[in-house]
Parts: sequence; C-alpha cells; structure tokens
Amino acid sequence: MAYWLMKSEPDAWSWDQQVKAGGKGTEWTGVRNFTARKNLMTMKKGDRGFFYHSNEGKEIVGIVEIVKEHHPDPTAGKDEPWVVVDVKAVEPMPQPVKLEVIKKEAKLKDMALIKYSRLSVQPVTADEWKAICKMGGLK
DNA sequence: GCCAACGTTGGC
DNA sequence: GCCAACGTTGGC
Repeated sequence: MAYWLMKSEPDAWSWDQQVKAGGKGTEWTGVRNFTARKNLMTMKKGDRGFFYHSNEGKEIVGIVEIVKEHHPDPTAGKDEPWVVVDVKAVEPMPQPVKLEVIKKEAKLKDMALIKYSRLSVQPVTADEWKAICKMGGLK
C-alpha cells in the first residue's frame, strides 16, 4: 500500500466536512498541477493519505482512504486533463501534527511537505507515515 | 498582508 | 525550445 498527503485549505474543504460526508467518500476536486495530477493517477484503492490543513492550522488532522481511483474532475473544463480520486475519512489524529513540529523532526526533514511546500498532493514514505502516526498519537 | 518559491503561459 | 512575465500557493 502507498501513502500520500493531501492538502486542503479548511475554508474550502475541511476535515470536519470530510467526516460528515461519511463512508462513501467524496471527490477530491480542484487539483490543477501536473505533478499533483500524476500522484492522483498513481493512487490505488485502499491507499491511505494524511489530510493536511494548509494556511489555517498548518497541521495534519486526520487519515483518509482512497475509495475510488482516478476519474475526470467534474469541475474542470471538458477538454482539460484534470482528474479526481474519491476519499473517505478513516480516523482523526488524536493529536494533530503541526508543520512546525514536523520541521523540527530530523528524520522528517526530507518530506515533500517541507521540500516541495507548494505541492498539494504528494507521496509519503512508509517511514514518514509511521513516524507521523506516532507523533499524532496513533499506533 | 507580504513575499518567496515555483509552475505555467506565451512571445520569439 | 528558451526564457521573461505572470499567477498562484502557502508560510510567516
């Protein structure tokens, strides 16, 4: 299984909304960047991702699961190449993991979150995943 | 609210 | 195909 990190401004789409949307999941719309698109297209059903609040909060607040693989983004123009995946909330972080805390953690300094801070959909390694789950209070 | 980083666009 | 101009993201 692969791991990911997906960013959303809570003003636009927050973790609470994702939770309320329930187990069927929702389309992750609005990605307009080719690197992020490539990551969306690589995602498989059952992969997991961190849900990160950018701008407001700047912290990882929960875990989502990919419930449907990539298909065309309904919010994009007809001839545009943009895609979405469907994700559902799995569980919240008992303790949200702040960007500033991640930055301080030596073994996380190569995370895409830090190195490519503007990339909205990014891969996470298994080691990074484990470390952050632990920091967030998950086993 | 500012601005650095960086992706995209368009002229040549 | 290069690169300057421009727009956007996101941390501070």
